[in-house]
Amino acid sequence: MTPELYEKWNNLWNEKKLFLFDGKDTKRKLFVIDTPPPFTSGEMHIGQAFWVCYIDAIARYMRFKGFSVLYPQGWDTHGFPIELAVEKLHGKGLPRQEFYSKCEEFAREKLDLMKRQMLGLGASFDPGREYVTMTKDYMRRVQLSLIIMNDKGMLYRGRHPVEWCSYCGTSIAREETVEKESETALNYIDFMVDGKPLTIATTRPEMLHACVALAVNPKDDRYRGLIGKAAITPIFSRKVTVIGDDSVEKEFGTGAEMVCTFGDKADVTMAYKHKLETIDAIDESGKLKNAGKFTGMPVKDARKAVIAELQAQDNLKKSEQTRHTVKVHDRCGTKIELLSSIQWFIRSKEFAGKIKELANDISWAPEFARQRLIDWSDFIEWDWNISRKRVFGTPIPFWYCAKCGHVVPPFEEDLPVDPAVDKAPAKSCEKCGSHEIVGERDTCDVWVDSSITPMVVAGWPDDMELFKRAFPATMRIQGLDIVRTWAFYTILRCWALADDKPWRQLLLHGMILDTTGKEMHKSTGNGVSPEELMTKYPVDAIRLWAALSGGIGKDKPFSYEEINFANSFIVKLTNSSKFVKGLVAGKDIPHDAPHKDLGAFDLWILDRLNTVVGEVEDAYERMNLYEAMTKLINFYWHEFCDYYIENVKYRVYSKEAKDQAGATAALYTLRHVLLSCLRLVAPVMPYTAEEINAEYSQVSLFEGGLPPHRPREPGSGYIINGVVFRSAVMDFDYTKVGAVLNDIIADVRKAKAAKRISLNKEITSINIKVPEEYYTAVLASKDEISQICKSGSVSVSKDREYSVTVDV
RNA sequence: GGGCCCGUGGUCCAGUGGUUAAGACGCCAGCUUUACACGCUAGAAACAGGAGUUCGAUUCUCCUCGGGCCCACCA
Repeated sequence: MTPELYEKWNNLWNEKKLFLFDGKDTKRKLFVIDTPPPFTSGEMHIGQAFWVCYIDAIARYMRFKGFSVLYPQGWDTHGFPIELAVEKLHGKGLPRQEFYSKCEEFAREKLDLMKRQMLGLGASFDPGREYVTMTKDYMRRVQLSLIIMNDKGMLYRGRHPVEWCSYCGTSIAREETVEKESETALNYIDFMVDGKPLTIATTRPEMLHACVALAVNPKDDRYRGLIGKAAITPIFSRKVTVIGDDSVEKEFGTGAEMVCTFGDKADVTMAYKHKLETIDAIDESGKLKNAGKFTGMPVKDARKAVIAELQAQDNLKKSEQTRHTVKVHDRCGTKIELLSSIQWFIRSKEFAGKIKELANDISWAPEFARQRLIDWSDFIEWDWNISRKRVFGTPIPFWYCAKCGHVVPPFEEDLPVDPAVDKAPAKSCEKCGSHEIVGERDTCDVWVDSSITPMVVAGWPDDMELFKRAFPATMRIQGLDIVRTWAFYTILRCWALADDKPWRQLLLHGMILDTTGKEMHKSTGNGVSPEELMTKYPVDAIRLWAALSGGIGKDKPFSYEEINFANSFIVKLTNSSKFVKGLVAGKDIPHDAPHKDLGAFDLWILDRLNTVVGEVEDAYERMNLYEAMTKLINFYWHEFCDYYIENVKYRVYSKEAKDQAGATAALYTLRHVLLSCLRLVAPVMPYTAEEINAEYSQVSLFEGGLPPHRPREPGSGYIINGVVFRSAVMDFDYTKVGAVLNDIIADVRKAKAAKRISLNKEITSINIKVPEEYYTAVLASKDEISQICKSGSVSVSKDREYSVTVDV
């Protein structure tokens, strides 16, 4: 299919406004889809191509079913990676406004690129329903959502240890960290307890100044007696207490450790648990604080200096190399420090129960994904830190009193605001009267932006009429890998704002891995780019590949063999349709089935079609595109093409007048099966289906619906070649008769193959023995068998065992 | 250490308390058959291992082994 054809059908669909959502249409039932807004930092990747194809097929199917489908597409534009990219392009140090504009420009450029690529895959989202997180309109909604949450007391500003990246100069959330293994020294240091030395082991001697306790395991006989006693820190000579804590492992180091604020998270936990005092150890630029003569030293330098000092004082017993993992910032690779600072938080820990409740009210596919969210909810330790010391983000829309910390929200009509530059909405603090009202300079974590998408797509807060109908969304599709972030935060925020679950159904997809089953990474260069696939394969082949990529929620290696297979089905469909078209062209074929002229094979394939329509629809209903397409392909290729078409060729080629009724019946059936199958594949392969359909109809496939599926009526009797059968008498139906007849033909083919003669070759006779119940039906189809198998004579007799013999 | 998922022909991937365990890629043997050799016909080839529940297990339970993901810890 040429690019012009894609253009042609896209234009037609656009002209007819087939994919636009009409919010005023209250007659049809709504189907609302919440799709992931891709992060606009580069090209579309294969995983995105996968879900775009997948969800688009579902959207098209639902339109077929008569739903009014609200299928928008958004773009997640804010974020640190774009700031990094812009810094790379334009250097550091641009003024805030200019820097923001450059980021905007960059994001817009990538957004346009990705949108082109998505549309290139045939995505049928409604362009009028697009949202972009960096627009004023979107930020207004985000800010409003925060004001509401603040009013509800779900937002607070507080001092709290946060994971901090000193390179980026910002706090980050737990999910922005990755683990990295590295080599470091484990140092054995002496503390004095009761005038005797107690050796502890630490990898962070530079934290010594913030040491607030020593900890040992209370079950450790060596140290049990020391619990509660005072210890003196070396260098700083601070008096600290020895505490007992189960988290201390007897086997590690010496079995004794120092507790600092905040060396690592275990320290924080212990500090809370044992109500220890805290000492700010490190400042925001990664330099030591409150550390006497070491104050102001970067961590690395301080480590050396402290070690040197300990050595000088003969307090360093030994130092051994060890491997350990540290948390680093996923964007820049800098080691994360914990430090206490003033941040904005959304209360989440206390709502874990509510989130679990909502999660149980949502249907999850696959079901096991629900457990991931529940596990995560159970593990929340801290509230959600939403402030980022970045520029390219939605400003946190608050001012606060520098004296008492009272939060001053903006007026709703002023949104969006940027408190970093805008004038405060109040001159003085209503709580303490202070005139020092300060605008917040921090921006929001990007998940704050994206955690209200189901509300935004439903029109919140402007079109509340629509919102009432379109929220909760019918479904969201998203990656299994971001359940604990996007899904979690969306459930939390939508519940806080709208008091409901965000969607009725969640469809979680896995990752597309490389051909060897490993994750695709830019650094390893094992990626497969959709752009490249699109130059090699028709769009429909990529879409069919996505549909055939196995069960939902499973990771799947990418495979060229599979996309080749998808492509070969498109070729098969195209070729077979050409064949049918060539036969029916210029013929007068009835619109309705010519019942009295239908032969056993016609009835068989029509019966099978009826069954397959039901099965495929059922699979679509369950969003199981794999099953839908597998069933359809097997039917179309191996039953319709390989058997039916071959079986009726002799009829449609016949020039004799007496055969014309049978020929017409066959042509009717050929056309009917083809056109029905087109409707079944159209959601997945819209271009191919539309192109073929256009040869028969002026009306777009997407203006119509699915082919009708009629439940079979038992006991109504059957007519084959003028012979009437009743199912009450014989336990069979068209499908069973067809299967027997096809078996006979297959056996003749086998016999020919065994004798190494061409299938086309005339043979003398076929002798068929069939059990009683099939005798009449087979006998009635004698002539057809003879013609199809090119046999001089066919004899049919009853026997207990079925058998076919052939005389050449 | 905790949790979750998965082990089906050489490869990928369906499926089921009773099936001749589907299909695709690959392989082997044939076939110019008036749509298609990106085709057609035929063929070889699989339920990780063990125990249990059951009349019957590939399917349910447990264990072992193997693979993956997530979380926690790593002073």
